[in-house]
Amino acid sequence: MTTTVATKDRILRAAEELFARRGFDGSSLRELTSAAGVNLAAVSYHFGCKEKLIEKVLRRRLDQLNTQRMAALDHVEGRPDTTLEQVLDAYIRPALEISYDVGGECFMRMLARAFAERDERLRELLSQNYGHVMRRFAAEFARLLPHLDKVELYWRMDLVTGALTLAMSGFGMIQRADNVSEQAHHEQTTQHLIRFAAAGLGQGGLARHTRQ
Amino acid sequence: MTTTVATKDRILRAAEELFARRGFDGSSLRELTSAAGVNLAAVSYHFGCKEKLIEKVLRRRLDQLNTQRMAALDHVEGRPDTTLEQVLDAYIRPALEISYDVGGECFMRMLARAFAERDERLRELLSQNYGHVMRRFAAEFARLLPHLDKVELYWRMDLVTGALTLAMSGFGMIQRADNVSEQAHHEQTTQHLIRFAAAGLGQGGLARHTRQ
DNA sequence: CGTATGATCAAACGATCGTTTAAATCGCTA
DNA sequence: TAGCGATTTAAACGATCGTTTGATCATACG
Repeated sequence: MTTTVATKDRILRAAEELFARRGFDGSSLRELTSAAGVNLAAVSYHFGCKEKLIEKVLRRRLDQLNTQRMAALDHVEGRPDTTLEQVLDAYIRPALEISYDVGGECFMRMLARAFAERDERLRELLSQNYGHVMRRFAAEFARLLPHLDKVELYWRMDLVTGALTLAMSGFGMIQRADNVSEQAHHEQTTQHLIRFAAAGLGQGGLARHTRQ
Repeated sequence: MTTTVATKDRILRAAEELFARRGFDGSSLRELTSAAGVNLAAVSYHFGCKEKLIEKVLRRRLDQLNTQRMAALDHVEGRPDTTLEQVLDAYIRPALEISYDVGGECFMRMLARAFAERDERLRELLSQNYGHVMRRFAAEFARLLPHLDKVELYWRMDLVTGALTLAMSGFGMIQRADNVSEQAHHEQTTQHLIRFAAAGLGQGGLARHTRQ
């Protein structure tokens, strides 16, 4: 039993890393199982087939991401004094935390790649399982940005999400300076992203501005 | 001779479409040549190998994109009355025009994928074709946004580029209403993107604002 | 201890991959 | 029209792919 969990987990970890580096089609089960230190047949045995493994890898992190986003949104949703930056914080911070997690940047690269490839597996998985989260955020953004019509809002959310996903996949250049702690750098990055997203989302309107 | 050109062009066209839909690794030469209506061996004969074909497909559009961006930048670069929106126009409009071209959206999807790509060869191709153009734009942005330090500027340019690339790859793109012409819709989209980019790039500073 | 059960293993399966080969065919000039 | 280089073709190559198989190992229970 404990052996089973160890094998499955080693496969998932190696898959996350390899999929991010080579893509789904570019990763062979032989290279994957070799990196994980397990037998080739272990993937079929524990996950059924390669396609099911891909889904499992995606779903594991997406569940974590959406759970944390919903929890964060719970604290600000519908309140009269909620600011745009607070909602964006609930949207961005959980994603950034995942990207800082072990293997998390691999997942974010995988996600960015799947976005760019318009991967059908991901699109279906996203819309089927996580659509309600995006709708909650959209409703909250709409409440705070009443001057935007629905189409305009959704469009800007797509732009913001695309920018953030690519940013968190690590293609960006920003690096932590030696004189700031890792913790402080994470917080700086979060604030950078929030301000960027707030500017892009709310631009053109009379949106209330934050004090920072 | 004319037969050669026709065959090579049919391969390039089919490749652009298939690569965008299935990815590089997910596209087989058999499916590709079948869609192009040419013999399987034609790829090896005209391009050498699959990798060379990929490079050719990328390079064809990148040359066009960068030529047009440079030409547009020539008209505003270094002038005392240049606005941020004008520079962004030179940056965004050529890309949008390509995305509206036949097969252009496919190329943009390939480009978006290349952003998330870890493959060093693809990244080198991009930096070779993009590098000097991006530096020219960066210098011009820096001139118009003197309150931003270099790191901050590059960071925001990455975010903007990521958002635009994904947007132009058609992921969740805004739809044209029935009562506006295609031409007008393109212009509206261009202005939307420029305003979004300007807000993200210049936010937080005392950047001069456009008259709309 | 004997044996069921789940997990791992080496080996092989058929399918498909990118690439190569050599013959057939085309377009053109002498 | 004969000849020749350029192009296209069908067929095959070896390699690698995802998946399956049946034997072997480990462990828990009567």
